[in-house]
Amino acid sequence: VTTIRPVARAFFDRPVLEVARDMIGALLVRNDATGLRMARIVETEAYGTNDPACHADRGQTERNAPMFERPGTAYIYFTYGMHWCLNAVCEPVGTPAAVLIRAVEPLEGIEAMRVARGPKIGDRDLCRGPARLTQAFGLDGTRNRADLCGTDLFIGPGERLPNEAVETSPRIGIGTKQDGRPWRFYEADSPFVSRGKR
DNA sequence: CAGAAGATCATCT
DNA sequence: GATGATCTTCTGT
Repeated sequence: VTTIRPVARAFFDRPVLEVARDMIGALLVRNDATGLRMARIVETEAYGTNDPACHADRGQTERNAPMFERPGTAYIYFTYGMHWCLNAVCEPVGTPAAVLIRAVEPLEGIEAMRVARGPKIGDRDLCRGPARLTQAFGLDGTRNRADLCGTDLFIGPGERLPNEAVETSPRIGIGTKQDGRPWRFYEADSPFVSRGKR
C-alpha cells in the first residue's frame, strides 16, 4: 500500500478532458503524520478554456491564480460559505485548466475519514461529493497549491478501470447542460458516484 | 460599497 | 423536491 507512487507530472500536462477521463480509477492518497488515507477516484469534472463555468473564464484573479500554475498543482477553493473543493491543475503553465474531483471510493484510512466526517456517516457517504471528500481527507485552503505529484498528498495511477465503464456511463456528459453551459463530466460505474441512488 | 451568485450539503416534507 | 446554512469572490456603481 505504501509503495504507491504519484503519477509523473506529464500526466497533468495534457488536455484537461483527457486528464479528467484518465483520472477515473486513479488513486487519491494522503500519507503524512495524520496517517494514511487512500481512495479511488470515480467521478471528475473538467474545467478549462471556452467554458463560462470555469473560474478562470474571465481572466486571472487572486482566487483562480493556481489554475494558471504548474500542472499537478492542487487548486482548493472555498464555496457556499463552508465547503472546500479539490482540483488538479492541468495543461501547461499559463493555460488555466483543472479537474474537479467530485467523488472517490474510500479504500484506506476509513476510520480517520469517519472521524473527520462524523461517526454516523456510512462508508458510501464518506466521500460521495466534492466537499465531502475534502472534509474526509482533511483538506482545506491551507493545502492550496500543494503538489499532487508530491509525497504526502498525491494522485497515483491505481488500477486501470475498463474504459467502457467510463465511456458508457449513463451520466457522462461531454456536451451542453440545459442552460447552455458546457458539461464535461466523467464517472465510473460505481455506487460511490455523487448522484447515484442505487 | 452594496448586491448577487456560487464547481455544496444536511435536513426536512 | 425544497430550503437554510454561511461567507468569499466578483461585479457594477
